[in-house]
Amino acid sequence: MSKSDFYHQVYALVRRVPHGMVTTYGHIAAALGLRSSARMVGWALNAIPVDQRLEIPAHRVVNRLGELSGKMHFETPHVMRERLEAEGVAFNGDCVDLKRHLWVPDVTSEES
DNA sequence: ACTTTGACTTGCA
DNA sequence: ATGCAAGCCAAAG
Repeated sequence: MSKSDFYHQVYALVRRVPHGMVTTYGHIAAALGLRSSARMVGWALNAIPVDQRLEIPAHRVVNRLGELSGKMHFETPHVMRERLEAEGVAFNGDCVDLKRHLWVPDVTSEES
């Protein structure tokens, strides 16, 4: 495994997000053991390979407020929201209804 | 090799 | 409730 496997873990995890669901950077980081380093998740998504970019539903990754913080990094700032809406995600103003669509990654090997 | 910034989060004032 | 600062790890300059 390469040292940058952290990126691969992020990609794999985001790819696991069910259709019509969203997750937060904090939860992803926590699932990877970097519970306090949500920035790395964002950085990893920024470094998503072009081939993976189409596979990884980065539009399902939002900040802890359910806000589409990364929308500006997309091809267009609106594509992110439109994609989520197309998947049946309920929006509350500019934020996703985390109460309904917040998905938490399955932590198989959880540690204290 | 050191400094700055980054798709974030939490805490204190 | 709103605003500012610190913490976090990694990559680019």
